[in-house]
Amino acid sequence: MRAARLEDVAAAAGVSPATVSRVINGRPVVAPETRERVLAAVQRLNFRPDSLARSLATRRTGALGLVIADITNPFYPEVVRGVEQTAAGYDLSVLLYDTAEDSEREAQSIRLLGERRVDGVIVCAARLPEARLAELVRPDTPIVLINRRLSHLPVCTVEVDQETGVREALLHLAALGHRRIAFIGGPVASQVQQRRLAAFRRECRNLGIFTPGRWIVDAPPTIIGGKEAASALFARDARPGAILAYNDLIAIGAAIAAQEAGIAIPAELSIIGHDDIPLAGVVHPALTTVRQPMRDLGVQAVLLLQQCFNGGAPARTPPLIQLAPRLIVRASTAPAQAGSE
Amino acid sequence: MRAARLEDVAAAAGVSPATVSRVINGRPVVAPETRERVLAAVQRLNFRPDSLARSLATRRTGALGLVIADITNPFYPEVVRGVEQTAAGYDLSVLLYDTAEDSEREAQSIRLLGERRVDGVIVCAARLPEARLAELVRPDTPIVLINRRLSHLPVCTVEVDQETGVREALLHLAALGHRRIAFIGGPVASQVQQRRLAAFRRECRNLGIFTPGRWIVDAPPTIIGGKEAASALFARDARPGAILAYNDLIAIGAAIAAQEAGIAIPAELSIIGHDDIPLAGVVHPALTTVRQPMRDLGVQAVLLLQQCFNGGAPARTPPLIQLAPRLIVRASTAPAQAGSE
DNA sequence: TTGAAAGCGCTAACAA
DNA sequence: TTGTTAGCGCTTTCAA
Repeated sequence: MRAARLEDVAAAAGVSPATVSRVINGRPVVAPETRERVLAAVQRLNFRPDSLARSLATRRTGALGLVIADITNPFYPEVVRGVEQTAAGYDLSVLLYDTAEDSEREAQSIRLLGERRVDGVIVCAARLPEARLAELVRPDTPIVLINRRLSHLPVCTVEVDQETGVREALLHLAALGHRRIAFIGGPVASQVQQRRLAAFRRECRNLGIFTPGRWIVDAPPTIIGGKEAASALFARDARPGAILAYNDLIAIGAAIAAQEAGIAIPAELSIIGHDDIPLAGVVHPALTTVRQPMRDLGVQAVLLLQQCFNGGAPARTPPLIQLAPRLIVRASTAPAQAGSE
Repeated sequence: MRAARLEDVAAAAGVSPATVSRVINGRPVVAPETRERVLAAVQRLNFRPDSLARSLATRRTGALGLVIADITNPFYPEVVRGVEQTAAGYDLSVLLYDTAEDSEREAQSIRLLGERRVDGVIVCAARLPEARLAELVRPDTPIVLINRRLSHLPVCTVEVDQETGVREALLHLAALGHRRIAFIGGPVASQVQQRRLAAFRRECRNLGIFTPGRWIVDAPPTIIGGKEAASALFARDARPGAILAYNDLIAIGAAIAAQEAGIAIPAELSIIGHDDIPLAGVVHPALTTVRQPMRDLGVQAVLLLQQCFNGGAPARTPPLIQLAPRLIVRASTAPAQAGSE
């Protein structure tokens, strides 16, 4: 038996399709008695409106596209959770595209999303080239970027104030007496990376800390990446007394490398990460890190999109929401070794 | 300027809408010269077919629903990755619903997904009551369950052979001389939990190992859950020499509890988890665990769905795919303490 | 308060 | 090889 259509309900209730439509959409102009009859028929036939047909008629799909870089990196599930939860509150479903930090998959995602109609798109994938973003969606579909601003297109952004995060991390290290600080960055193309690196350089200068170029490196944002980058760092003659890492995975990798090299943390080496993924509080020693409000990034992105839907058309200068990071001090940082300076 | 429709392209190319449709869908019967003309018009007008209209006409949406229990539990991102990647290969998009292990959100997800048309649904959420699954989708939409069989509805299942996993874990412990083994289970309603627990009991019996009821407990499948359950276990007079945990998060929580109680791992207590989430290899000591082929669960689920699409209608006894787990021995297991028996 | 009818943009018989 | 036409199932004027 095929699924009941609106027309079937109308026939069963002895009214017109238009009236059924009014009832199921909660239009107020229907006579209570008629409404009852329709509702009864809906029940009886187990009628469920076809979202496709509805969308075709209303030009709303009730779906959001969410493009992320790597679902297996614990940063992203938190963002997804924020997006999904908030979207559900507005009766929106989420189409997830995971580019897997891979340009092949990325192109595939873009094509798939581009062919599909969605009410809005949230992009949290640093590698995605700006030119590609335009192809991503129909021109009238609003886009919100997470942790990334765009120079040409007028799109909204939700981001974390990276400069503040880096500054607090460095002030913490400086207060502990550290003056030999290395920076292990992440994906060089990412704006987050660029801002953190620039902030690192600037704040070091402000603090009168000299950082040789060989102490500023970058790595894939994974545990392995951090481990290898840190090993290379330790192999050199002059070893840093502290490391600021692009994310917690790199920081944890660095901690593992230190352990293998017989370097005690935090006694001989302090390490600070970024993100505060759940893992950060669990590893040994627990990681000091610059917490990013990951879930809130997702929440705010949906709220912004929601504004766009409600005619809050992106002005000449579209909204930019900035969230604050917070330094979480745990056990991976300690006073600099006496005489190491 | 509104987006071009198929009709506009037809007019521009001087052909009928049907011909344009044939061209953009790669139907072979179009004259090469006509095709060129149409393609040119498509380019010129920057035409992109409207997926909604197409879906309404073809009754295919090119979308999959994926319901998972908790995206912040590292088990699920791997499943999602497997699903998403494989789906993309078939030009399918993935609608993600995260029930957040919460019945409120679960009901919401079900409603949202139920109103939406998808080509198929994959459910990887143990708590979801069987009765609810029926409401989940239109009756003609194929469903694949991950790690769960159904008694009434004829739905396909992809699962891991839990019995083998538990047996290998216990044989490993037995070979190390352990005879005082506790089991910290997960969500009691989950079939995975039930199967693991039954297997635990059966294998212990086979091995001649007596396990008092107070050594069989359960906990929320989180680090905190494991920590608290283990603490309670340690508070008792007779302490187990080994723990088999429902998942790695619980196992890690138990390890933390042990550490806080001054119990050395693996010297005084061996711990085995389930899953082999990335975290498992990183914590200290690295966790011995029964690896679940998480990504492959997702991959196989999509392949199964794909079969259903191709008329591989679920037979009276719908397909059941079983994947094998594998014991990964790391540093959290060691020979039983002499004299502890 | 309700109904009739014209779409929404595309596909798929069937006919030519 | 191409065109005509009738939907796909719902919404929304407009008129009654």
